[in-house]
Amino acid sequence: MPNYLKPIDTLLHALSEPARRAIVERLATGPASVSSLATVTPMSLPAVMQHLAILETARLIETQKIGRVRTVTLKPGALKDLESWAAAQRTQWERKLDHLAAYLDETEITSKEK
Amino acid sequence: MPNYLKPIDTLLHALSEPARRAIVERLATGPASVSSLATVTPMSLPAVMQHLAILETARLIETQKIGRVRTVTLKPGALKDLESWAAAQRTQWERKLDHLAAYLDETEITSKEK
DNA sequence: CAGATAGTTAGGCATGCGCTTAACTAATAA
DNA sequence: TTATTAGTTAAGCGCATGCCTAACTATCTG
Repeated sequence: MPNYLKPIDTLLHALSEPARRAIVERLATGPASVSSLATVTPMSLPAVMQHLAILETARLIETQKIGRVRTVTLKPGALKDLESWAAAQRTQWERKLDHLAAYLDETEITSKEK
Repeated sequence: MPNYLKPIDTLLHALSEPARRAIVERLATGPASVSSLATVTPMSLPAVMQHLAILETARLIETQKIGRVRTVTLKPGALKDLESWAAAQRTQWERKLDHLAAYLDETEITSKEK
């Protein structure tokens, strides 16, 4: 897990933690303060802050401090990036499958290994 | 990271590791043997096997052993699940944003907190 | 058969990660 | 001003994770 270079690395790392995913799912229903997020999960407030820092570097959230309360907001762009990555892998695979099927249709050979 | 209950947990955990993501991206181009996957990454073969075990429990891959070579295949269904989860969070958020915009249009108030 | 090839299992090491408590700052309320 | 509320920073603990080497099994090849 060291030195994350690409955005998709930080993104997936951020979302791999159940606690952080819970925060994201909560934020999908609307913005929230740091302490209100802490009451949702059975975690101390500093733990929540550490998760927020990771979510922020992954560009999944944005925070803004007004007075003494920091409001956390979801940024849907990162989720879109995740969808794009998954779709890219999947479509590439499915295109491959189509070609393979066409090839097998042509040749009628079922046990063909390179 | 303990006791993963839901599929999305195992899925995101599996994909959070750069090495495993590299394997998935390689498999998107077509099936591969275990040892051929090991030559792609600067890793020992046992390490690759451990990653494959995790990818398999996350239903991201399928393996089949013929003779002494085990062929690893990508299963696009899990990727589809990932897309669905991300899309669900994103659309929920965007729907919320639309409502908020409509509300602000109506009331012309910009600093309104619950 | 002997040797090479492909994979598997076991054990152990080092580092990273999530979490906690404690101490501190800054803003609001009484 | 004092007390409370909201957040921040620092330090440290324990466990999980990723990786390795070594030893072993099973399949092919000459």
